[in-house]
Amino acid sequence: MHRCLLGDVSHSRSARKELTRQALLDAAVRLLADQGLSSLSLREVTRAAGIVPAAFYRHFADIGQLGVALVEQSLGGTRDAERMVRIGLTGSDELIEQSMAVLFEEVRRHPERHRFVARERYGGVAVVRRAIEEQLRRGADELAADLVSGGLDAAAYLREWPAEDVRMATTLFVDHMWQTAAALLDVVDDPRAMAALRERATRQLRLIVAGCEHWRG
Amino acid sequence: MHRCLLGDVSHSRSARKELTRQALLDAAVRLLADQGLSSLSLREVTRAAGIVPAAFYRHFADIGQLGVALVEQSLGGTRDAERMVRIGLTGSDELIEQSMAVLFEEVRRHPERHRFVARERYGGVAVVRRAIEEQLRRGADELAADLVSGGLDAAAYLREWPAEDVRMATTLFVDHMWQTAAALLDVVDDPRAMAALRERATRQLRLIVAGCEHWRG
DNA sequence: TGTACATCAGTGAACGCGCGTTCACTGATGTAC
DNA sequence: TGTACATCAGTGAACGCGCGTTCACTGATGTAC
Repeated sequence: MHRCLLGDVSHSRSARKELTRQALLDAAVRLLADQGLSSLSLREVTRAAGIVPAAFYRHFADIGQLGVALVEQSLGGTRDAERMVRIGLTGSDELIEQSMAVLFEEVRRHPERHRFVARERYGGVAVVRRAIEEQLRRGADELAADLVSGGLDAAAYLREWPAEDVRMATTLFVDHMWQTAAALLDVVDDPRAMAALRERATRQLRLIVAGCEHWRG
Repeated sequence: MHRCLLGDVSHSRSARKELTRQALLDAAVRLLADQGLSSLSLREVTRAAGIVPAAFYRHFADIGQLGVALVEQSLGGTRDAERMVRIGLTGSDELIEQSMAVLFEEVRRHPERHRFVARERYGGVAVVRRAIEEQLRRGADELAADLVSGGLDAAAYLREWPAEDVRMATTLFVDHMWQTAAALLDVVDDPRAMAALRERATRQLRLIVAGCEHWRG
């Protein structure tokens, strides 16, 4: 008998395969709330997703490949949202406020995804670690491109900087954002602690921007 | 027959117990080079340490408690070294250079320990995560105390700052140091990449200090 | 100092359990004619 | 359109294995007298 996960038989075979794949990713991210990827078992994931262990191999070669797919889904979305919010900004305080707002909103919407990323950034699965670094690098690159080529007047001085210095600064900015996301996960259910973290993290970004404005080679 | 790990029978019972304990910690840190604490098995550790699985319980209640001991050994040492090197410094460039030098030296001497800490900072074992945060908080507190009360002339202006702002800045500084340590682990066997990372991380610290010097509430 | 007893780090066997992977299979969906 | 065959997502049973924990034990070290 064919088992249909959503009780809907109107999908094509490939569409139903995609549903199962997403069910595996959703089950995994839920289970990863309280454990690392390298201690997540294939059987656990398939059990939570409602399929038989052997069926896992129709979707991923192993748990590591599932992790890579999870990284792309998790960081890709936030990276895009950060990029969107930068369109049309002109002041650096605006940049800081809006970037922080997007970060907090994304973490609020998908705390499990960000917990997973924070954990695996230096975690035990090399292929996942590399996928995360790649996404962070792209985030810093996009920020650099938007600041240098975009319409953010307050960052016009960056156009005079050597490319390496721009990367140095945007990497510090982006790293700090992710550090904040990671710290945020420990306080998501304490509004006062969240507000304090946001205030401090915002001031730290301002400190970084102030450093940029007074930077001498 | 009594099994003596180091072939030396001249120690007291408690001294030999301590040797076995350290052998467990050393074995664990070695095995943790390529896996997270939550997937490290008790049997694996005791096998590597040369004792029988059941003997583990003479030293730790479970793998989590071993992890906490490892955190204290790993971060305690580096924290002390950072504190020592700050004695007698007067300039902020000196502070940055010396702190970075200590960090790189500590990571060079004990890469496995720092890999473990980077991994478990947001890892799956809550009790270990808490032990790490405690050590980092102490690091930021000590830096704040040394800057405000110590003889570092270039940081004299910090005495005028509200305590919360000082913590904001020292936390950013210390977090960036540990972020650098974590990034360093991926390039320890590539001298060119290490030099590039050190150069960039140093400039990032200078950016942070420049931000402090021009900070307006 | 010598003796009798207590302590306790480490032993070795046993247990039940969940794991990853393999395999031949089923039967609904897809396709060629 | 109908029919015959191919595809392939998911099944269910089986395998050997390493795991954490328990237990009664051994015998060297420590201690009280």
